[in-house]
Amino acid sequence: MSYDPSAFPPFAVTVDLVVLTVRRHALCALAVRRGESPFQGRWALPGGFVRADEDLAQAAERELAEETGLRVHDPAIPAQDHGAHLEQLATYGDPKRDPRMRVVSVAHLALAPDLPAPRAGGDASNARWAPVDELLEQGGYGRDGEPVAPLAFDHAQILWDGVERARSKIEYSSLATAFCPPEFTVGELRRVYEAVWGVALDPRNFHRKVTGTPGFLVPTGGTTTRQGGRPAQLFRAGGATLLNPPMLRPEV
Amino acid sequence: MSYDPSAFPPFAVTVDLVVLTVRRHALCALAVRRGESPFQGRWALPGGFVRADEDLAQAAERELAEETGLRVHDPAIPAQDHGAHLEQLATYGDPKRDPRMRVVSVAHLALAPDLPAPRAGGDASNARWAPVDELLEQGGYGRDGEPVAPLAFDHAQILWDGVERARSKIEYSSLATAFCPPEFTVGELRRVYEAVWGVALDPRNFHRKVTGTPGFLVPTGGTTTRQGGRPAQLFRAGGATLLNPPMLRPEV
DNA sequence: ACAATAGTGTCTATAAGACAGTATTGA
DNA sequence: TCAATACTGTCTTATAGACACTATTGT
Repeated sequence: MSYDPSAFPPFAVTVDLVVLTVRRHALCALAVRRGESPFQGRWALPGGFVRADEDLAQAAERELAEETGLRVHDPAIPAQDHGAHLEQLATYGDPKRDPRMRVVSVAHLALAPDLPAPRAGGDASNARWAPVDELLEQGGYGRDGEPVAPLAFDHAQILWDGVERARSKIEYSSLATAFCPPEFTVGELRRVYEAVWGVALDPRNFHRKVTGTPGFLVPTGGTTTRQGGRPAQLFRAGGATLLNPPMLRPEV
Repeated sequence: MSYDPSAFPPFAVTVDLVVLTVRRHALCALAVRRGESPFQGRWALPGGFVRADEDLAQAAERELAEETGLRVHDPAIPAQDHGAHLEQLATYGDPKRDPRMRVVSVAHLALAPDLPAPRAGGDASNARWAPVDELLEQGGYGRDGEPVAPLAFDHAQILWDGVERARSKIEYSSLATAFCPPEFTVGELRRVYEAVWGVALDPRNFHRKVTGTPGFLVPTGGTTTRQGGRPAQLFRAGGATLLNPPMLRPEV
């Protein structure tokens, strides 16, 4: 463990982002089309180099803002609207993961409410929300008939790891509310769980669970009828971040 | 997100190791004494540079073997003795975390059974197992009367994160067996949980829980009396890696 | 005998799964 | 009217927590 600063191999360090949202009952991730070689024209996760004077979290926040306009939700500001959740996911450093040079990517996971439309430097055709099932498929055709190619680099692996992280973390935390707008109904929150886990949940038991867990949901007093049917109470996310006992994920 | 390989800031990439074990009913971590500036003479986590042609996991395995002689347990070889568990923990990249240059450290977490004695390049005085409480204390004196200085760099943060990861992971996985020798008793496994969590567990309910979870423990047929009292059955770790329902950690 | 640890059994409280039934809207 | 969603309540089952009791060793 000699620590000689004059003799170390130089690396490039990037941050890549797994930005997840729930649209039309499906778990979707933000993908951008690569304009250059390698993997030119293929879809990839958004990301970029960490700057020389920048912390890893700062770099991830900057990339997230550049790609989506989202600011990161600060838990110290509970009333803040439309903040995304951002956390470090894992680091990928296979020597051959980028054919050009040695790149270590510190992947981050962001959870966002359903957003108007993606923007990638102003060019909408080069960024989209795609169902994660579609992005993780090996070949075939997407819902719009466009042929599906695997994601660039090791981004399929990174996306898979991010999805798994999100799937397990909503079990024991209140993170699922990060997919919801500031005010939401129990039914909307349930549809988030159903989309992320890909299962159907009993609406009555779900209602009992989330309303019975202290600090999870706070009623705002308002109601909404945007789902059709009987008007539903609106809630905000409460202060509790940990769910104990957890929300149980049904067997597959 | 321009991806120009000719213009990226160069980083050094290291792996640092949080190696945990349970000795004398206390959760301990491997610490090495720094021989050079900065933080000369202070305790630090073992680690070193990632080589140019090396994957991150390979680098962590190499460092672990260099510091402890431990090989990583391969789940594909269930009969393998004294294998440690190794997983990536998190990556630390504050621009000022190393005063000499920009270093990004990919921390890894290793869980090991109680080992004979640490070795650091053959020099035993420069490596030791220390209770994590002692390493995380701010000043004061350790159990041997030696004055305690904070760990070098941001290693206190890294150690804390590793301990938290271990504490939560033994709740829902069979990872606690990584702290045990190949054959162990229910009581020994319970003392691992007690040391890692810092709580007392009811021996009877613990026994019911671990023996009643299918695939967690496999009896070997042997018995031992090394704890004193009535001879106890010996077990190996079963194939199950996930504990469902989890082992519940008592409130503090 | 006694201390120490191993192991079994029993009662209770909590919470999840299944599902009946009522309430309030829009079409 | 009916379909759709929201909500309340009830019964059963699984499991954790507390703790009485027996079993088998060393001193």
